[in-house]
Amino acid sequence: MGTVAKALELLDLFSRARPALGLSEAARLAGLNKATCHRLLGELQARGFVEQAGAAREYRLGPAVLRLAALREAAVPLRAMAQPMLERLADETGETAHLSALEAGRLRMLAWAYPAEHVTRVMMADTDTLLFHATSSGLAVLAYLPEAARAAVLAEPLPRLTERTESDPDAVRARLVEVRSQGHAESAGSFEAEVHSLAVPLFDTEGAVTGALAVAAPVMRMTGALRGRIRDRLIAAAMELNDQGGGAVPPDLAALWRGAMKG
Amino acid sequence: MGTVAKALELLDLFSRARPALGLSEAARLAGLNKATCHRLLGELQARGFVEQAGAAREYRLGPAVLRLAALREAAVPLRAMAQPMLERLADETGETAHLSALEAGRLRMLAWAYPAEHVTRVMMADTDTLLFHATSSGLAVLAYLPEAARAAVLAEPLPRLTERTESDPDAVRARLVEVRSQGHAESAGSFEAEVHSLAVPLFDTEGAVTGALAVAAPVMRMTGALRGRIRDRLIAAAMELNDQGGGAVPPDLAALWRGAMKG
DNA sequence: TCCGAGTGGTTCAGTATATGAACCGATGGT
DNA sequence: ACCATCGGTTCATATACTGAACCACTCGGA
Repeated sequence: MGTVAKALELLDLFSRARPALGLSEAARLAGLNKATCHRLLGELQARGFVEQAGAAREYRLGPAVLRLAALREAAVPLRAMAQPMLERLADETGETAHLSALEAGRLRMLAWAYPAEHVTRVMMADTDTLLFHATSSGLAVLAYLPEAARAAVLAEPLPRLTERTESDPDAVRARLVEVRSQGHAESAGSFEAEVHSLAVPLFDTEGAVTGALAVAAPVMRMTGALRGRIRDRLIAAAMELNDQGGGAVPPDLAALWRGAMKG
Repeated sequence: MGTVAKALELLDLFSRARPALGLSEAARLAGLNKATCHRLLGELQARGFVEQAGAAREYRLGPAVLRLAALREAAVPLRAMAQPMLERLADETGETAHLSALEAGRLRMLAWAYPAEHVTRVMMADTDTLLFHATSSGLAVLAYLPEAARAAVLAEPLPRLTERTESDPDAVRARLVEVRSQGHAESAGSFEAEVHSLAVPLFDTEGAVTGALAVAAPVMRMTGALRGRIRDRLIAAAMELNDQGGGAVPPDLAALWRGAMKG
């Protein structure tokens, strides 16, 4: 593995649950020698990507990431556009709405909004990476990925997270055909046992999938009526988002969506 | 220089003015061999720090920086706290307010807010790095930096940006004594000829300077009354920000500020 | 139509650069 | 007093990085 990849992997160790970590801890988690880890962290620190805080000299993410994120938002304002839309989706459906983006072959949580309505709701803050085969967002993305990328994903082992998780690649492929014919993806209890969710894919200007928009509800609340409302709102939001953000929806999917909105 | 440093430097090539760049262009700007640059960008891409967009295969910042920025904000909510405060400052003073943070030995723009009031105002969007000797924010930070770091900054050449820029290290040191005795820094026309600004330093939980809060006005609008109002609002905002964010203001400075607020 | 000057991207020998075991001194618990 | 941590450093070893030269392609003249 390249040195740069190791350094960047170090940045991936941080999470909401673990906002700061010590040198030895980082080395252990990343599987690096302590000296190597120290040098890498040093280089990251020199550029402001991490900083050392407190008496324990723990490392945490630095201000450089904020600056870069602001630049990314200036170049590709997906997040800024999506946040109000997520709030609206959460409001209209009464369930948790979230946005994920394809990042280095993984599907990762980018933003989310909770409904005011219910006391119980699906929480998103602790979810980092969404598995392709076990989530509606993952299926939505996977269905519209180029075959090569799809094959790469399905070549990996597909862990069974719950007893309802589909772990056979061919069965997943069958689900993808379904997704493409419906224009949206659905998954019930395959990621978390009590969660039922619907998702639609998002595209960039070249028509490549970039992520997914989804709404997740507790299984026990997911009635037929709610399913329909979520699907409609989701498609409307995705059309708007793809439109505003210059996303090029594949013609057949666009046709499906238009049909769904009329019916 | 380490490989990682080179890769991170590559990320610094992006700016609002240059949101995307080609391979050759990046190599040229970073002073790297094209092959090396390609490999580094490849590693950054594999982790989602950059992505290739469009038919021209230009590179731009990727979604990974958004995720990391969200984590940084969760750990150190400086920006979230500061933004509303900046808006208020801009509103109360009628001038541009901005926040900068110390990052790898440089002082960089993090956030800003414009006043609704005036048609002419100081623009911040294109300013990236603030020079220590030529800006009020820089002086405010420099005054409270540990001597070693301060010496390092003053050992570098101090470019004269305007005819009012102080480029003699000793003269700058004299200004810093002034800053420390006043509790805020001021600079008129030393960064941009038509800009007059005031700034106060911000601190972390260990009492180390982390950045500055500043208000900048066109020189021709900066009357004595406005100066006084800006200074008061700035100090009030800094006290609040340091307080909320757990920043430990050095005792003598805290005393100065309290005195200024009473008088 | 051909040419030259740009692209983005790849190869591979040579060497600069990263690596990791062993080592500090400090701290904290038993 | 001991042991097990911690963050950080050293230096001989060898691995992973470098860069000149090379593709194939596109574009705008001449």
